[in-house]
Amino acid sequence: MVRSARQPTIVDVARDAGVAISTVSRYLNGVPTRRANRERIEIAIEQLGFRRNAMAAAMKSDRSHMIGIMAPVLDEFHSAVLERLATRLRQTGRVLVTYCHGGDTKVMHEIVDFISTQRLDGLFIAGEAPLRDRTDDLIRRGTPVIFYNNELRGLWADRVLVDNRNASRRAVNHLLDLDHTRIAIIHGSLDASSAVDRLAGYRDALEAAGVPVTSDYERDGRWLPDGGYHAMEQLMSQSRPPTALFVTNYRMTIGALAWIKERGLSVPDDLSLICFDDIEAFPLMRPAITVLSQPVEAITNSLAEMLFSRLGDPSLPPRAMTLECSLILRDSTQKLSPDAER
Amino acid sequence: MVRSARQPTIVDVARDAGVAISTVSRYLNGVPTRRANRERIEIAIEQLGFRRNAMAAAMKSDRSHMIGIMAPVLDEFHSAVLERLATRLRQTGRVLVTYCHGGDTKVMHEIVDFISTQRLDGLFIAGEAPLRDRTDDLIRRGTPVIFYNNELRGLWADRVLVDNRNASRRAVNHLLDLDHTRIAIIHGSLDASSAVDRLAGYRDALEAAGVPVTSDYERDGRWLPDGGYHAMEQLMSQSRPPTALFVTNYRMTIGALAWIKERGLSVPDDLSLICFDDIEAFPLMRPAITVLSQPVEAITNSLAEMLFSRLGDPSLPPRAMTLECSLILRDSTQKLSPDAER
DNA sequence: TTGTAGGCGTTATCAT
DNA sequence: ATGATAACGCCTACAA
Repeated sequence: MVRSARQPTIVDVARDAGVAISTVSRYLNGVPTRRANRERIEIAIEQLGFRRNAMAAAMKSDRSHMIGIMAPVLDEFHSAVLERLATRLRQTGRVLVTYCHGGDTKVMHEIVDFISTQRLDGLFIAGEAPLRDRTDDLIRRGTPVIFYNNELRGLWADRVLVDNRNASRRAVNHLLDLDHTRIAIIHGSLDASSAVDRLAGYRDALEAAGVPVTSDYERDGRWLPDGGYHAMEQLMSQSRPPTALFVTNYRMTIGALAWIKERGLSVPDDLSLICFDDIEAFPLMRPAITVLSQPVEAITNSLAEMLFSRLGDPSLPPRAMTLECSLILRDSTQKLSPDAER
Repeated sequence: MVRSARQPTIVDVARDAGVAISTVSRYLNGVPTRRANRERIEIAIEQLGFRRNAMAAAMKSDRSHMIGIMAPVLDEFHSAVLERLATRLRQTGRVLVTYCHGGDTKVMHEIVDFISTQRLDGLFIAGEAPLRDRTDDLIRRGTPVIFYNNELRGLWADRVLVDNRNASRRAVNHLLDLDHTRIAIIHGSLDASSAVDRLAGYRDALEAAGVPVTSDYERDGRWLPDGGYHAMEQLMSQSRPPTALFVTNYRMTIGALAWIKERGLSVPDDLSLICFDDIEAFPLMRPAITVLSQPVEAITNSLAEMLFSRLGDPSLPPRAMTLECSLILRDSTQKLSPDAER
């Protein structure tokens, strides 16, 4: 099973079919062709087992039909986006190339360098602060870049985001409605706009309700399970621990739940919990977790549409699309019991 | 921000640096170059913002440095594999292209056709029965294909698998050790070797223990949450429902748990549960779910190594690598209570 | 070590 | 609608 000597080319097809190379090329690209020729070409292709070489076509036409996506990790959110994008793009004859940087700045830079070598037709990026400069370079070179999840403020580029601030406000308002006032937040790394916005929404809600905002109730969980776990430890060891908790992604929630389980705390009796992102397992937990769910489907569709329209007209001014999250009430939040120390 | 007129090429660099094109090419490929030339080339590259065009290089050298991966969906398992592979491949200057078929035969075929156009250097495939013929064609064309997750029996190709049969045997033995005899299985679609093997391991264990194997306790959940849910419904509505349950992937487990939650059944009091695949949330459920965990890291490493060695020597005979799963005991299984109807 | 020239498989531009 | 032919950007003999 040795690599076959050479794959048949369009030249072989032309010769076999007794037509010109350009006729074959046109046939392959769907340009109308005289019927007799078309049939002979089809036979030749079939016999030779010819498959057009996408790379040669790409080189000539300066369109690789490859789209990249760059994410820190493939967690449930990013892989859901990835799966849908891959499917959608394939339907348009494009291919999705995946890059993961694991949050490492050096790797991010390497990847951008790598990418500019690749001549992708477009790129989706989950925005990360260290990406600002390099990305700018990519864009200037002419690669359409579309950001999602986080925006790089001030960067003149397309983006699809959720209204993190408003969603967080709603989550915290829900807790306030249940009479909680000692509400803590475990937020992500503040170099991400989504972390900043979610924190801002949390503060908005407290301020609007006249509840004092204090750093005692704000902890950075760096988006990671481990960070969520440690944040819990610190939050709950205070003299006046929170009675309610807002965790701004699902991975930190995993960590927080691990801590809760370890200490035998009861949710929602001891602590009301609400978190950002919904995953399949959350409705099945005891208690089922109340969440802010991101509209993954809509995000993906918007990303795809935005890409297509930019591919169609590169001179379009950058557009921002903002989508709303939905608050899904389940069993992890409850009214503050009246006898709780206020 | 219009697409720049033209990207600088190796020719521009050569002109600017005052050296020959081939000198630049050699420099780019790490061939020793006279120092003075090297410096001038570096300056020219810097000034022009030159980036070598990977596609032109690929076409010339007949190596695209692109590796594909084809999976039905990006669930926790496949996306974990994907993430690690993408990282590992990037370290060797390669790129990972993702294809998802959602289990649709027609789409699978389209993708294989699509792929043979792409001139990938290699391809990882989560084996699926309908892929047999088309894949064979790809392999014969010279694309190294490495299967994982499911094997296509009789296909002469590399593969990395886990010992599904043995793992399942251990899971069921664990239940038998706890005195269960009415042990049910929810298995995946039997056109997948992993489903067949897991079912076989289940039967092995029962037979070895002298427990009768009955189709009353075997249900097909088609790998899906929904399938798990309905399988539960059927299994538990029997006159002698099982006292223990083995679910052969995590998605069907999700469905089974949904049914359990809905009916207010208690695990492990009413039903012991063990399942294939571990996910972040399982240790946090109440009860924490006992699982067979797949060695994702080892699987990925093996896939990568197998690819590299095949790239190095295409004439190598196909190899199969089989890895063991680990049984992680948590709280979802317990000894059958003596008063339970036997 | 360096330069020259031909070719990889396609598309695009011309006439025809 | 078709055919001949010049690119596309890079690599690689081969000769210097």
